[in-house]
Amino acid sequence: MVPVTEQAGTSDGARPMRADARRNYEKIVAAAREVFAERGAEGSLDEIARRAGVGPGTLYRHFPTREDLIDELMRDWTSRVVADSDNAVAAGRPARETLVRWFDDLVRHLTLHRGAAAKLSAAMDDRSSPIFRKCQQLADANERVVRHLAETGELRRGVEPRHLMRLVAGVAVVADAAAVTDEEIAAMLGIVIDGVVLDPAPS
Amino acid sequence: MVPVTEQAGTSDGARPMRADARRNYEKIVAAAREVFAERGAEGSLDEIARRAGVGPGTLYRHFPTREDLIDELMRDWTSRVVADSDNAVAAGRPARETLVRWFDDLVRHLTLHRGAAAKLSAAMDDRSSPIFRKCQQLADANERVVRHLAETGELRRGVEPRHLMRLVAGVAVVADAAAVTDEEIAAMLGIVIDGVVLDPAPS
DNA sequence: ACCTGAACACCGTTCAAGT
DNA sequence: ACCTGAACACCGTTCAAGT
Repeated sequence: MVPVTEQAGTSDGARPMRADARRNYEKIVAAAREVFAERGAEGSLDEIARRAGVGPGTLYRHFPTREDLIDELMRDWTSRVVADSDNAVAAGRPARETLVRWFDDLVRHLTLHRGAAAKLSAAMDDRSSPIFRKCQQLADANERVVRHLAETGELRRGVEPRHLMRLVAGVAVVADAAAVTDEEIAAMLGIVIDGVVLDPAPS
Repeated sequence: MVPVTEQAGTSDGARPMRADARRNYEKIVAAAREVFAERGAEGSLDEIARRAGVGPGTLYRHFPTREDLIDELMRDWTSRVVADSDNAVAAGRPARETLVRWFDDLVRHLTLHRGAAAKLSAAMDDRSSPIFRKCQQLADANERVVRHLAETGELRRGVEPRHLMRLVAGVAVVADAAAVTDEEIAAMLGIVIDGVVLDPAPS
């Protein structure tokens, strides 16, 4: 099955862009990476166009909505996260250990840009969002990990992968606040893990 | 102990406002209630001033920041939530049942206005925020409930009230998405509760 | 002491005019 | 086919002028 629907990237199935368009496209993406890194996922689009050295109209031509731009920036790490989930399953570690690593991975990626977790979390329920597909990929990756662990009988019955995904997204959103430390994030995820793993907690 | 620091309300310790100022103040609050109910906590301040029939400067005179306005709107229910926490402790129910009620209360209030949970969650770490005090009140209420249950020995050791507060705030933030049902919220809170309560879950 | 409303800066979005 | 940049609407914020 060939992914015909993916488009607008740099080298996949779509009809190639004109040279100048392609150059602008890449300058916009680079500028967006900068601005989002500095200001978060709500950074000014004007500022991005300015730094890319293009008119605002050019940005809109390539990325009709802010989400389309975020979607492009998510490309890199979405596939990385999916790969991580495969490894998590393949490693065959105990449920608790597997979840600690997997959730930590997930939160780390979701908090790469401030505000991104909130956007992702909202798009999970919005089929019309340009990043819905990416959300699905993440949710699917999570579902594979959780279902795998459920099959080994190490999880409580009735645990829905979807609820775990949302919970972890919630942790990522509150983790966006500057004052939340890695230890606190780990502690919060620990509570969630204790809530779904069957074996009694070490402490 | 008299709460001397509370101000800007309608009838407490502060020097009374001039009649016209007072009228405007109340018109602004009423308009804000409307707009926030319709558009969430990021609703337009211009729109609020317009509906209140005052100039934008008047709104700024009474509420220098958006948070100050939110703070005023939170007045009602903050005290209600605190009272709920007192009842939760006094009722002396089993830990699981107590937490189910308490967390449900908390999330229900935090999601009253869209976007409010996110603001609250951010302000928890920001002493300079006008709503920091209210956040503290909520966090304190939660701490009383959790500490009480911890003393009865029904909770796992090492559970920090602060982490639970953040987790519940996270649930509230993701619950802001329209598509999240009450059942899903209950399920997510259920996982968190399973993560902190000692007795084996019914299922 | 309080209010008004004009003014400014900034942003998202559109579109006619260009090449 | 693609780009530019002016134009518009909207918003938050400030402040001089009024009463």
